[in-house]
Amino acid sequence: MNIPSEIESFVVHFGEMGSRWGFNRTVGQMFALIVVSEQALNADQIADMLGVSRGNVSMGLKELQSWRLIRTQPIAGDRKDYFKPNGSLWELAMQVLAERRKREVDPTLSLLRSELINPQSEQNTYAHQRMQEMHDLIEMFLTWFDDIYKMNPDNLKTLLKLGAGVGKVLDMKDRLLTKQK
Amino acid sequence: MNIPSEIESFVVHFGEMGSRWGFNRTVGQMFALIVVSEQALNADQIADMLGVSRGNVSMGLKELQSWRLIRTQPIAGDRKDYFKPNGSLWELAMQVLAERRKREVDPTLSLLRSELINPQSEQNTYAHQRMQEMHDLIEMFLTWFDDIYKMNPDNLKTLLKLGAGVGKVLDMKDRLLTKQK
DNA sequence: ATATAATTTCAGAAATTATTGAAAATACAG
DNA sequence: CTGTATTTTCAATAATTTCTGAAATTATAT
Repeated sequence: MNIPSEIESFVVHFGEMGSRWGFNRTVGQMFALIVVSEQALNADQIADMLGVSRGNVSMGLKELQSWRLIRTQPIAGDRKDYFKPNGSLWELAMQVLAERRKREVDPTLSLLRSELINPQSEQNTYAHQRMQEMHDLIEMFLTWFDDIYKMNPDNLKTLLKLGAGVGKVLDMKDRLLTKQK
Repeated sequence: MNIPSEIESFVVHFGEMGSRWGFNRTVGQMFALIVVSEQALNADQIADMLGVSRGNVSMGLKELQSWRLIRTQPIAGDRKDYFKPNGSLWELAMQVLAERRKREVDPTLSLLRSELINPQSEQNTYAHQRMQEMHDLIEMFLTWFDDIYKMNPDNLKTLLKLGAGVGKVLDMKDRLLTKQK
Protein backbone atom coordinates (compact mmCIF):
# COMPACT_ATOMS: atom_id res chain seq x y z
CA MET A 1 0.00 0.00 0.00
CA ASN A 2 1.39 3.31 -1.09
CA ILE A 3 -0.34 5.93 1.04
CA PRO A 4 0.61 8.42 3.78
CA SER A 5 1.05 6.68 7.12
CA GLU A 6 -1.45 8.92 8.91
CA ILE A 7 -4.32 7.53 6.88
CA GLU A 8 -3.12 3.98 6.37
CA SER A 9 -4.75 2.38 9.40
CA PHE A 10 -7.95 4.29 8.70
CA VAL A 11 -8.07 3.00 5.15
CA VAL A 12 -7.20 -0.55 6.21
CA HIS A 13 -9.91 -0.45 8.85
CA PHE A 14 -12.55 0.62 6.34
CA GLY A 15 -11.48 -2.29 4.22
CA GLU A 16 -11.96 -4.72 7.08
CA MET A 17 -15.32 -3.21 7.99
CA GLY A 18 -16.36 -3.05 4.35
CA SER A 19 -17.92 -6.48 4.36
CA ARG A 20 -20.11 -5.61 7.32
CA TRP A 21 -21.27 -2.53 5.48
CA GLY A 22 -22.34 -4.28 2.33
CA PHE A 23 -19.30 -3.91 0.11
CA ASN A 24 -16.00 -5.69 -0.21
CA ARG A 25 -12.58 -4.87 1.16
CA THR A 26 -11.29 -2.96 -1.83
CA VAL A 27 -14.45 -0.91 -2.17
CA GLY A 28 -14.26 -0.03 1.52
CA GLN A 29 -10.66 1.09 1.18
CA MET A 30 -11.43 3.11 -1.92
CA PHE A 31 -14.23 4.93 -0.17
CA ALA A 32 -12.08 5.75 2.85
CA LEU A 33 -9.30 7.00 0.62
CA ILE A 34 -11.57 9.25 -1.40
CA VAL A 35 -13.20 10.68 1.71
CA VAL A 36 -9.96 11.75 3.37
CA SER A 37 -8.32 13.04 0.19
CA GLU A 38 -8.44 16.77 -0.30
CA GLN A 39 -7.98 16.44 -4.06
CA ALA A 40 -10.15 14.29 -6.26
CA LEU A 41 -8.37 11.07 -7.32
CA ASN A 42 -8.23 9.24 -10.60
CA ALA A 43 -8.45 5.49 -11.04
CA ASP A 44 -4.72 5.00 -11.62
CA GLN A 45 -3.85 6.89 -8.48
CA ILE A 46 -6.25 4.78 -6.46
CA ALA A 47 -4.94 1.53 -7.94
CA ASP A 48 -1.39 2.58 -7.16
CA MET A 49 -2.12 3.82 -3.64
CA LEU A 50 -4.04 0.70 -2.63
CA GLY A 51 -1.89 -1.73 -4.59
CA VAL A 52 -4.75 -3.36 -6.48
CA SER A 53 -5.40 -3.88 -10.17
CA ARG A 54 -6.81 -1.27 -12.45
CA GLY A 55 -9.76 -3.50 -13.30
CA ASN A 56 -10.65 -3.92 -9.66
CA VAL A 57 -10.66 -0.16 -9.18
CA SER A 58 -12.92 0.28 -12.17
CA MET A 59 -15.45 -2.14 -10.67
CA GLY A 60 -15.19 -0.54 -7.26
CA LEU A 61 -15.82 2.92 -8.65
CA LYS A 62 -18.92 1.62 -10.36
CA GLU A 63 -20.14 0.20 -7.09
CA LEU A 64 -19.50 3.39 -5.12
CA GLN A 65 -21.30 5.35 -7.80
CA SER A 66 -24.25 2.97 -7.62
CA TRP A 67 -24.41 3.80 -3.91
CA ARG A 68 -24.22 7.50 -4.90
CA LEU A 69 -21.29 7.94 -2.54
CA ILE A 70 -18.84 9.41 -5.04
CA ARG A 71 -19.01 11.45 -8.22
CA THR A 72 -16.63 12.64 -10.89
CA GLN A 73 -14.95 16.00 -10.92
CA PRO A 74 -13.69 17.28 -14.28
CA ILE A 75 -10.13 18.59 -14.19
CA ALA A 76 -9.24 21.08 -16.90
CA GLY A 77 -6.79 19.74 -19.44
CA ASP A 78 -6.95 16.17 -18.15
CA ARG A 79 -8.96 13.49 -19.84
CA LYS A 80 -9.00 11.20 -16.83
CA ASP A 81 -11.99 10.97 -14.51
CA TYR A 82 -11.34 12.31 -11.04
CA PHE A 83 -13.51 11.14 -8.16
CA LYS A 84 -14.55 12.85 -4.96
CA PRO A 85 -17.20 12.28 -2.27
CA ASN A 86 -20.75 13.04 -3.33
CA GLY A 87 -21.58 15.55 -0.61
CA SER A 88 -20.84 16.24 3.02
CA LEU A 89 -20.21 13.48 5.53
CA TRP A 90 -23.73 14.01 6.78
CA GLU A 91 -25.11 13.50 3.29
CA LEU A 92 -22.95 10.42 2.78
CA ALA A 93 -24.20 8.92 6.05
CA MET A 94 -27.83 9.51 5.08
CA GLN A 95 -27.11 8.06 1.68
CA VAL A 96 -25.67 4.89 3.21
CA LEU A 97 -28.75 4.53 5.42
CA ALA A 98 -31.10 5.04 2.48
CA GLU A 99 -29.22 2.59 0.30
CA ARG A 100 -29.03 -0.10 2.95
CA ARG A 101 -32.71 0.29 3.63
CA LYS A 102 -33.35 -0.27 -0.05
CA ARG A 103 -31.16 -3.36 -0.19
CA GLU A 104 -31.76 -4.89 3.22
CA VAL A 105 -35.29 -4.05 4.23
CA ASP A 106 -37.43 -3.19 1.24
CA PRO A 107 -37.18 -6.66 -0.34
CA THR A 108 -38.33 -8.28 2.88
CA LEU A 109 -41.29 -5.95 3.17
CA SER A 110 -42.27 -6.77 -0.43
CA LEU A 111 -42.07 -10.47 0.20
CA LEU A 112 -44.14 -10.25 3.38
CA ARG A 113 -46.71 -8.12 1.62
CA SER A 114 -47.18 -10.57 -1.21
CA GLU A 115 -47.29 -13.56 1.13
CA LEU A 116 -49.94 -11.87 3.24
CA ILE A 117 -52.05 -10.72 0.31
CA ASN A 118 -51.80 -14.04 -1.40
CA PRO A 119 -51.64 -16.58 1.42
CA GLN A 120 -50.54 -20.15 0.68
CA SER A 121 -52.86 -21.46 3.37
CA GLU A 122 -55.80 -20.33 5.43
CA GLN A 123 -54.96 -17.28 7.52
CA ASN A 124 -54.64 -17.22 11.28
CA THR A 125 -52.06 -19.91 11.45
CA TYR A 126 -49.38 -19.01 13.94
CA ALA A 127 -46.86 -18.47 11.14
CA HIS A 128 -49.24 -16.20 9.29
CA GLN A 129 -49.81 -14.08 12.36
CA ARG A 130 -46.10 -13.69 12.99
CA MET A 131 -45.49 -12.64 9.41
CA GLN A 132 -48.24 -10.07 9.72
CA GLU A 133 -46.65 -8.80 12.92
CA MET A 134 -43.26 -8.57 11.24
CA HIS A 135 -44.74 -6.76 8.27
CA ASP A 136 -46.39 -4.18 10.50
CA LEU A 137 -43.23 -3.62 12.50
CA ILE A 138 -41.07 -3.11 9.42
CA GLU A 139 -43.66 -0.83 7.88
CA MET A 140 -43.71 1.29 11.02
CA PHE A 141 -39.92 1.66 10.96
CA LEU A 142 -39.90 2.56 7.28
CA THR A 143 -42.70 5.11 7.58
CA TRP A 144 -40.71 6.70 10.37
CA PHE A 145 -37.53 6.65 8.32
CA ASP A 146 -39.26 8.23 5.31
CA ASP A 147 -40.63 10.98 7.51
CA ILE A 148 -37.34 11.66 9.19
CA TYR A 149 -35.43 11.54 5.95
CA LYS A 150 -37.47 14.47 4.64
CA MET A 151 -36.65 16.73 7.58
CA ASN A 152 -34.02 19.37 6.98
CA PRO A 153 -30.60 18.50 8.39
CA ASP A 154 -30.63 21.20 11.07
CA ASN A 155 -33.92 20.07 12.61
CA LEU A 156 -32.74 16.51 12.36
CA LYS A 157 -29.51 17.28 14.15
CA THR A 158 -31.47 19.04 16.89
CA LEU A 159 -33.64 16.00 17.24
CA LEU A 160 -30.63 13.69 17.39
CA LYS A 161 -29.00 15.78 20.09
CA LEU A 162 -32.25 15.82 22.04
CA GLY A 163 -32.28 12.02 22.18
CA ALA A 164 -34.63 10.56 24.72
CA GLY A 165 -35.27 14.13 25.86
CA VAL A 166 -37.93 14.15 23.19
CA GLY A 167 -40.02 12.02 25.53
CA LYS A 168 -39.94 14.82 28.06
CA VAL A 169 -41.04 17.31 25.45
CA LEU A 170 -43.98 15.09 24.59
CA ASP A 171 -44.94 14.94 28.27
CA MET A 172 -44.62 18.68 28.59
CA LYS A 173 -46.82 19.22 25.57
CA ASP A 174 -49.55 17.16 27.26
CA ARG A 175 -49.23 19.06 30.50
CA LEU A 176 -49.33 22.44 28.81
CA LEU A 177 -52.34 21.53 26.71
CA THR A 178 -54.18 20.23 29.79
CA LYS A 179 -53.54 23.41 31.73
CA GLN A 180 -54.87 25.49 28.85
CA LYS A 181 -58.24 23.75 28.88
CA MET B 1 -36.26 -28.58 2.30
CA ASN B 2 -38.85 -30.28 4.38
CA ILE B 3 -41.15 -27.53 5.67
CA PRO B 4 -44.79 -26.44 5.25
CA SER B 5 -45.29 -24.62 1.96
CA GLU B 6 -46.80 -21.54 3.57
CA ILE B 7 -43.51 -20.69 5.24
CA GLU B 8 -41.08 -21.99 2.66
CA SER B 9 -40.65 -18.82 0.63
CA PHE B 10 -40.37 -16.80 3.83
CA VAL B 11 -37.60 -19.05 5.10
CA VAL B 12 -35.80 -19.08 1.76
CA HIS B 13 -35.98 -15.31 1.59
CA PHE B 14 -34.42 -14.91 5.02
CA GLY B 15 -31.64 -17.16 3.85
CA GLU B 16 -31.00 -14.97 0.82
CA MET B 17 -31.10 -11.80 2.89
CA GLY B 18 -28.99 -13.36 5.61
CA SER B 19 -25.72 -12.23 4.09
CA ARG B 20 -26.87 -8.63 3.99
CA TRP B 21 -27.83 -8.90 7.63
CA GLY B 22 -24.50 -10.15 8.86
CA PHE B 23 -25.00 -13.88 8.96
CA ASN B 24 -24.93 -16.63 6.38
CA ARG B 25 -27.71 -18.34 4.47
CA THR B 26 -28.25 -21.23 6.85
CA VAL B 27 -28.29 -19.00 9.92
CA GLY B 28 -30.84 -16.73 8.24
CA GLN B 29 -33.08 -19.68 7.44
CA MET B 30 -32.77 -21.06 10.94
CA PHE B 31 -33.80 -17.76 12.44
CA ALA B 32 -36.82 -17.42 10.17
CA LEU B 33 -37.89 -20.97 10.96
CA ILE B 34 -37.64 -20.51 14.71
CA VAL B 35 -39.52 -17.22 14.60
CA VAL B 36 -42.55 -18.59 12.77
CA SER B 37 -42.69 -21.89 14.69
CA GLU B 38 -45.22 -22.04 17.46
CA GLN B 39 -43.35 -24.84 19.22
CA ALA B 40 -39.70 -24.67 20.16
CA LEU B 41 -37.52 -26.75 17.82
CA ASN B 42 -34.57 -29.03 18.47
CA ALA B 43 -31.42 -29.21 16.36
CA ASP B 44 -32.38 -32.43 14.61
CA GLN B 45 -35.74 -31.02 13.59
CA ILE B 46 -34.06 -27.91 12.18
CA ALA B 47 -31.44 -29.93 10.29
CA ASP B 48 -34.15 -32.10 8.81
CA MET B 49 -36.49 -29.25 7.91
CA LEU B 50 -33.78 -27.19 6.21
CA GLY B 51 -31.90 -30.14 4.74
CA VAL B 52 -28.51 -29.21 6.19
CA SER B 53 -26.02 -31.10 8.31
CA ARG B 54 -26.30 -31.48 12.04
CA GLY B 55 -22.92 -29.80 12.53
CA ASN B 56 -23.98 -26.78 10.53
CA VAL B 57 -27.07 -26.41 12.69
CA SER B 58 -24.99 -26.62 15.83
CA MET B 59 -22.79 -23.77 14.63
CA GLY B 60 -25.78 -21.74 13.52
CA LEU B 61 -27.47 -22.10 16.89
CA LYS B 62 -24.31 -20.86 18.56
CA GLU B 63 -24.29 -17.83 16.30
CA LEU B 64 -27.95 -17.00 16.90
CA GLN B 65 -27.35 -17.32 20.62
CA SER B 66 -24.35 -14.99 20.39
CA TRP B 67 -26.73 -12.47 18.82
CA ARG B 68 -29.15 -13.18 21.73
CA LEU B 69 -31.90 -13.88 19.20
CA ILE B 70 -32.84 -17.34 20.46
CA ARG B 71 -32.78 -19.25 23.73
CA THR B 72 -33.39 -22.78 24.92
CA GLN B 73 -36.65 -24.02 26.33
CA PRO B 74 -36.50 -27.13 28.53
CA ILE B 75 -39.06 -29.79 27.60
CA ALA B 76 -40.00 -32.20 30.39
CA GLY B 77 -38.81 -35.74 29.78
CA ASP B 78 -36.65 -34.82 26.77
CA ARG B 79 -32.93 -34.40 26.99
CA LYS B 80 -32.64 -32.47 23.74
CA ASP B 81 -32.33 -28.69 23.67
CA TYR B 82 -35.34 -26.89 22.21
CA PHE B 83 -34.92 -23.40 20.82
CA LYS B 84 -37.32 -20.49 20.58
CA PRO B 85 -37.08 -16.74 19.92
CA ASN B 86 -35.60 -14.72 22.75
CA GLY B 87 -38.48 -12.29 23.18
CA SER B 88 -41.12 -10.51 21.14
CA LEU B 89 -40.52 -9.39 17.57
CA TRP B 90 -40.01 -5.88 18.89
CA GLU B 91 -37.34 -7.10 21.26
CA LEU B 92 -35.67 -9.12 18.52
CA ALA B 93 -35.59 -6.09 16.23
CA MET B 94 -34.01 -3.94 18.94
CA GLN B 95 -31.56 -6.71 19.64
CA VAL B 96 -30.51 -6.88 16.00
CA LEU B 97 -29.98 -3.12 15.96
CA ALA B 98 -27.93 -3.22 19.15
CA GLU B 99 -25.82 -6.10 17.92
CA ARG B 100 -25.16 -4.56 14.54
CA ARG B 101 -24.20 -1.32 16.17
CA LYS B 102 -21.69 -3.24 18.28
CA ARG B 103 -20.22 -5.04 15.28
CA GLU B 104 -20.45 -2.39 12.59
CA VAL B 105 -20.08 0.97 14.26
CA ASP B 106 -18.32 0.66 17.62
CA PRO B 107 -15.04 -0.64 16.16
CA THR B 108 -14.88 2.30 13.77
CA LEU B 109 -15.51 4.77 16.56
CA SER B 110 -12.71 3.16 18.61
CA LEU B 111 -10.29 3.36 15.74
CA LEU B 112 -11.10 7.00 15.03
CA ARG B 113 -10.75 7.85 18.68
CA SER B 114 -7.32 6.31 18.97
CA GLU B 115 -6.14 7.86 15.72
CA LEU B 116 -7.29 11.28 16.88
CA ILE B 117 -5.83 10.99 20.36
CA ASN B 118 -2.58 9.61 19.09
CA PRO B 119 -2.08 11.28 15.72
CA GLN B 120 0.51 9.90 13.32
CA SER B 121 1.26 13.37 12.04
CA GLU B 122 0.66 16.98 12.99
CA GLN B 123 -3.04 17.74 13.33
CA ASN B 124 -5.05 19.96 11.04
CA THR B 125 -4.21 18.07 7.93
CA TYR B 126 -7.25 17.68 5.75
CA ALA B 127 -7.41 13.95 6.51
CA HIS B 128 -7.22 14.60 10.23
CA GLN B 129 -10.08 17.06 10.08
CA ARG B 130 -12.28 14.67 8.15
CA MET B 131 -11.61 11.89 10.63
CA GLN B 132 -12.54 14.22 13.45
CA GLU B 133 -15.74 15.12 11.62
CA MET B 134 -16.57 11.47 11.09
CA HIS B 135 -15.87 10.69 14.72
CA ASP B 136 -18.20 13.44 15.90
CA LEU B 137 -20.95 12.34 13.55
CA ILE B 138 -20.80 8.71 14.64
CA GLU B 139 -20.67 9.72 18.28
CA MET B 140 -23.79 11.82 17.83
CA PHE B 141 -25.68 8.92 16.27
CA LEU B 142 -24.58 6.53 19.00
CA THR B 143 -25.47 8.87 21.83
CA TRP B 144 -28.89 9.25 20.28
CA PHE B 145 -29.24 5.48 19.90
CA ASP B 146 -28.24 4.86 23.51
CA ASP B 147 -30.80 7.37 24.68
CA ILE B 148 -33.55 5.98 22.55
CA TYR B 149 -32.71 2.42 23.45
CA LYS B 150 -33.42 3.15 27.09
CA MET B 151 -36.93 4.48 26.43
CA ASN B 152 -39.80 2.16 27.21
CA PRO B 153 -41.29 0.44 24.17
CA ASP B 154 -44.63 2.25 24.36
CA ASN B 155 -43.11 5.73 24.29
CA LEU B 156 -40.78 4.63 21.58
CA LYS B 157 -43.61 3.31 19.47
CA THR B 158 -45.47 6.59 19.93
CA LEU B 159 -42.38 8.42 18.80
CA LEU B 160 -41.97 6.20 15.77
CA LYS B 161 -45.56 6.72 14.73
CA LEU B 162 -45.18 10.45 15.19
CA GLY B 163 -42.31 10.51 12.72
CA ALA B 164 -41.46 13.95 11.41
CA GLY B 165 -44.49 15.18 13.35
CA VAL B 166 -42.12 15.44 16.25
CA GLY B 167 -40.82 18.62 14.60
CA LYS B 168 -44.28 20.12 14.92
CA VAL B 169 -44.44 19.16 18.58
CA LEU B 170 -41.13 20.90 19.18
CA ASP B 171 -42.51 24.03 17.51
CA MET B 172 -45.68 23.84 19.56
CA LYS B 173 -43.67 23.55 22.74
CA ASP B 174 -41.92 26.80 21.86
CA ARG B 175 -45.17 28.55 21.08
CA LEU B 176 -46.87 27.39 24.24
CA LEU B 177 -43.93 28.38 26.42
CA THR B 178 -43.82 31.80 24.78
CA LYS B 179 -47.51 32.43 25.42
CA GLN B 180 -47.11 31.48 29.07
CA LYS B 181 -44.40 34.10 29.68
C1' DA C 1 -10.44 9.03 -40.35
C1' DT C 2 -6.57 7.68 -37.39
C1' DA C 3 -4.06 7.34 -33.47
C1' DT C 4 -3.89 7.53 -28.69
C1' DA C 5 -5.74 7.70 -24.12
C1' DA C 6 -8.87 6.01 -20.84
C1' DT C 7 -12.17 2.89 -19.20
C1' DT C 8 -14.72 -1.37 -18.95
C1' DT C 9 -15.36 -6.18 -19.31
C1' DC C 10 -14.84 -10.78 -18.16
C1' DA C 11 -12.63 -15.54 -18.10
C1' DG C 12 -9.69 -17.71 -15.23
C1' DA C 13 -7.08 -17.76 -10.81
C1' DA C 14 -6.82 -16.77 -6.02
C1' DA C 15 -8.79 -15.99 -1.70
C1' DT C 16 -12.35 -16.41 1.38
C1' DT C 17 -16.35 -18.41 3.49
C1' DA C 18 -19.65 -22.11 4.29
C1' DT C 19 -20.72 -26.96 4.84
C1' DT C 20 -20.22 -31.75 5.78
C1' DG C 21 -19.63 -35.65 8.53
C1' DA C 22 -17.05 -38.36 11.46
C1' DA C 23 -14.54 -38.17 15.75
C1' DA C 24 -14.22 -36.06 20.25
C1' DA C 25 -16.33 -34.16 24.08
C1' DT C 26 -20.06 -33.60 27.19
C1' DA C 27 -24.30 -34.75 29.75
C1' DC C 28 -26.98 -37.79 32.07
C1' DA C 29 -29.77 -42.02 33.37
C1' DG C 30 -29.63 -46.27 35.58
C1' DC D 1 -18.99 -46.36 36.83
C1' DT D 2 -20.95 -47.75 32.29
C1' DG D 3 -23.48 -47.11 28.38
C1' DT D 4 -26.21 -44.16 25.61
C1' DA D 5 -27.84 -39.78 23.99
C1' DT D 6 -26.67 -35.32 22.62
C1' DT D 7 -23.82 -31.68 21.28
C1' DT D 8 -19.58 -29.70 19.62
C1' DT D 9 -15.47 -29.46 17.04
C1' DC D 10 -12.73 -29.28 13.13
C1' DA D 11 -10.13 -31.07 8.98
C1' DA D 12 -11.38 -31.76 4.47
C1' DT D 13 -14.12 -30.22 0.75
C1' DA D 14 -17.49 -27.46 -1.66
C1' DA D 15 -19.36 -23.13 -2.87
C1' DT D 16 -18.96 -18.42 -3.35
C1' DT D 17 -16.77 -14.12 -3.82
C1' DT D 18 -13.06 -11.26 -5.12
C1' DC D 19 -9.21 -10.01 -7.98
C1' DT D 20 -6.17 -9.87 -11.95
C1' DG D 21 -4.71 -8.58 -16.36
C1' DA D 22 -5.18 -8.70 -21.08
C1' DA D 23 -8.51 -7.82 -24.69
C1' DA D 24 -12.41 -5.13 -26.10
C1' DT D 25 -14.73 -0.93 -26.00
C1' DT D 26 -15.36 3.90 -25.71
C1' DA D 27 -13.87 8.72 -25.92
C1' DT D 28 -11.20 12.37 -27.68
C1' DA D 29 -7.56 15.02 -29.90
C1' DT D 30 -5.38 16.02 -34.18
